[in-house]
Amino acid sequence: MNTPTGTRDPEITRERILDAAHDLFVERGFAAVSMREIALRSGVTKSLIHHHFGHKEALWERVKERAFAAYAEGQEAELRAAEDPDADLLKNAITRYFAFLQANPGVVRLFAWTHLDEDQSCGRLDAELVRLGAERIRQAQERGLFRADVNPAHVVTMFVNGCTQWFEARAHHSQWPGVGDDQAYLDDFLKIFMDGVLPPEREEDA
Amino acid sequence: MNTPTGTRDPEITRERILDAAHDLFVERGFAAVSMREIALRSGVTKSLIHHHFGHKEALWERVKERAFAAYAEGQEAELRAAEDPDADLLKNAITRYFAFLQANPGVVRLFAWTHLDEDQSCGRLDAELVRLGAERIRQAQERGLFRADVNPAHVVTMFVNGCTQWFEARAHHSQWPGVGDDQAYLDDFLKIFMDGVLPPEREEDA
DNA sequence: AACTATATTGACCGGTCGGCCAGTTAGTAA
DNA sequence: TTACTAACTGGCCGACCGGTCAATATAGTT
Repeated sequence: MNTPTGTRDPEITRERILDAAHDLFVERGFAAVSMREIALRSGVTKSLIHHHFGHKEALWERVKERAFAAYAEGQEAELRAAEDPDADLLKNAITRYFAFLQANPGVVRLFAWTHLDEDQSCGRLDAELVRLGAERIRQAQERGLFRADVNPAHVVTMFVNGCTQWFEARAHHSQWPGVGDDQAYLDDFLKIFMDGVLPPEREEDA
Repeated sequence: MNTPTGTRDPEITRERILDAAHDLFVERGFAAVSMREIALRSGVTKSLIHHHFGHKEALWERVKERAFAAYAEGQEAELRAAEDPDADLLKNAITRYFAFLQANPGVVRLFAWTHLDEDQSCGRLDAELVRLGAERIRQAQERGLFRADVNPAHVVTMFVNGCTQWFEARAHHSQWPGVGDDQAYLDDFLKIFMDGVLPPEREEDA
């Protein structure tokens, strides 16, 4: 850290500041990070950060905005790549989402900080994602591939919650007896979840 | 707030301080709360807090310790009250846990702050709870009531995660299209989860 | 070469932070 | 009464906080 840009390009400078701020905020949260630390890490002066972003709060907003935009963009690309909703597609979507969170622990922490702020800015960006995912589920329901008595949006929410909280509370349930590693949990999660969304075989209907 | 104890009972004073610190820490997190605020809210001097608890960090630890102990104690009482593990018992356990988190949003936030700290102290207290719950699941598996091809500890983890994250990310998915209220989510969660843990009807085994 | 716009700096501001400490008050036991 | 202990107070400390501002440096324009 603290490698001055040399260049006088404001775009590059802003990116350097955002990168440093991102890392620090994700690691320790908004309140525990000082502008001086961000300045030091990004190799610019504190005053320059104020020049480019104004207040500390505004910088935090920009950091979140950028991170969530990148997140939503990447997830949407993955989602659109897939076609023809069926059970395997859902299974793959969950597996990929789980792997994404596994590879990007910063995203999980950013969500957690944002939720504690009761900040709703992240929900606006992926609302379209959820809408699209729920639509796919609904199509599968119409074809009789999934049970029709559940809200498609809840199916999406349920698997997102299951994946997110696994990584968010990792330090917590790593202390629980019998809990396995990422892969073992994902396997069991998929067994229960995927069988749970199948249509009931033939018990009663009314 | 700021009603001086009058009494000179250190036990009462400590409780007052812990109560005030609890509320503030849960609401805004460790870094964003000052000793002065805690002093004001609890009606004692800042110096007195240092006298009783030492550093700010030590106070935070005590707050968490006390809250998690109360949590674990309450949950264990609920768990031990129930007998004879079967599907309805699990369903009731989930419903009660969900209702508990709904009624105690502070617990959810406390868990979230603790996870972000990567603090493992909360996991030690409820490890016994999870062990007990997993044991019940295992018994149900042996009786053929639940599928036997999943780790019982994962069954517990999965429903805890599903409930916790629902409340933690409430502000987030309240912005998602089609997502319903607490009861609607719980209903769908139970449908999928409870059917998912049943033994597979008769498809293939090997 | 002069001018302009802005990126960038360093010094500085009032305020708040966590923590310390000398002193006061009030119970308690000899 | 006296002596001791611990609860409790108010004032102070140096460090650090976010933010401002006047001055400087540099790239681009005329």
